[in-house]
Amino acid sequence: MLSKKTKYGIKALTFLSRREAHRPVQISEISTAENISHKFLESILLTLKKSGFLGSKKGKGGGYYLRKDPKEIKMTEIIRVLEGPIAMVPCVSLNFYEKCDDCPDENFCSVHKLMLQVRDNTLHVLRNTTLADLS
Amino acid sequence: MLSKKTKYGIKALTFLSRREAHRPVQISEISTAENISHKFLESILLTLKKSGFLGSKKGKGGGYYLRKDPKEIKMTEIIRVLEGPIAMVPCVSLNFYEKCDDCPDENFCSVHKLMLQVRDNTLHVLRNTTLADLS
DNA sequence: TCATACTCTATTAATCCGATAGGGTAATAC
DNA sequence: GTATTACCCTATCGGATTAATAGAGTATGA
Repeated sequence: MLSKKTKYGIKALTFLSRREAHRPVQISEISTAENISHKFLESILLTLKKSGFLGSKKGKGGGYYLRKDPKEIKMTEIIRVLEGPIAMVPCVSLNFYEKCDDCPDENFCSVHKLMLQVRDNTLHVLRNTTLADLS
Repeated sequence: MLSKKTKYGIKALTFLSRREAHRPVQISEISTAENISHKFLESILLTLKKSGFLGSKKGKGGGYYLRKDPKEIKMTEIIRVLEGPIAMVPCVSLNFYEKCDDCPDENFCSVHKLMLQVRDNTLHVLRNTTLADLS
């Protein structure tokens, strides 16, 4: 299940991508338009800023703006920052790999085999979809 | 993230599918072989029984056994029973649909658009994989 | 210099997950 | 029959995570 954090993050990024580039948009405007708690969105945008997707400008007339071309932002990047692993099981995760406690050998694990396929298909979608495709 | 319930359930079903059909296997044997808590597995097998995947036999020499041919059991069915929705967002779920609180119109929601594609790809895998494929 | 808006830390309520405990009941072998 | 085996059911619990809130601090620009 996708967390609201990720959900809101994608919505906010989409919102920004429809705006004039590098023109700051206030948190309040986004939170009102997309029905997101102001404070919660605040923390999400902060994360996205630290990850390099967004820039910010303080003071009057300030706000957040996209730092990259929406065409250059793959959904995999966004989701990994906000949600964490894309795989449904740590043992098939590319960026967040972890061995299972049970399971002596992954090569003979039915769950591993299945989730590997699911991951590949999900990755295929997320890698080939950019923020621009969702606008 | 896949719950342990589902993970264990799939492992147990795979274990049973490798055994002679209709020959009861004790919970203890499965839990030992697959490193699963006995009691927890018990509740999972009970669910699978109520859903029609498994049959059980009480008393000495009893246990659980598969009621269907592994080739006839699609992964979608198993996961829907143990995990619930396959979709990552309720608004794109086929069997567990729910409207989002925010989001006035799904057709203009970027998250909806993206997760619809993810769901389609995931479903494709899970529908075309049977228990027999994982044995 | 004041208002604005970002930045950061801490706390909270609610929910879910994995696991455990213990007793009850039905069926089978002997 | 009766003891054993193993299914069946309910209740509970700690811990983790999530979504949200509160409040104070800081930088910026008009």
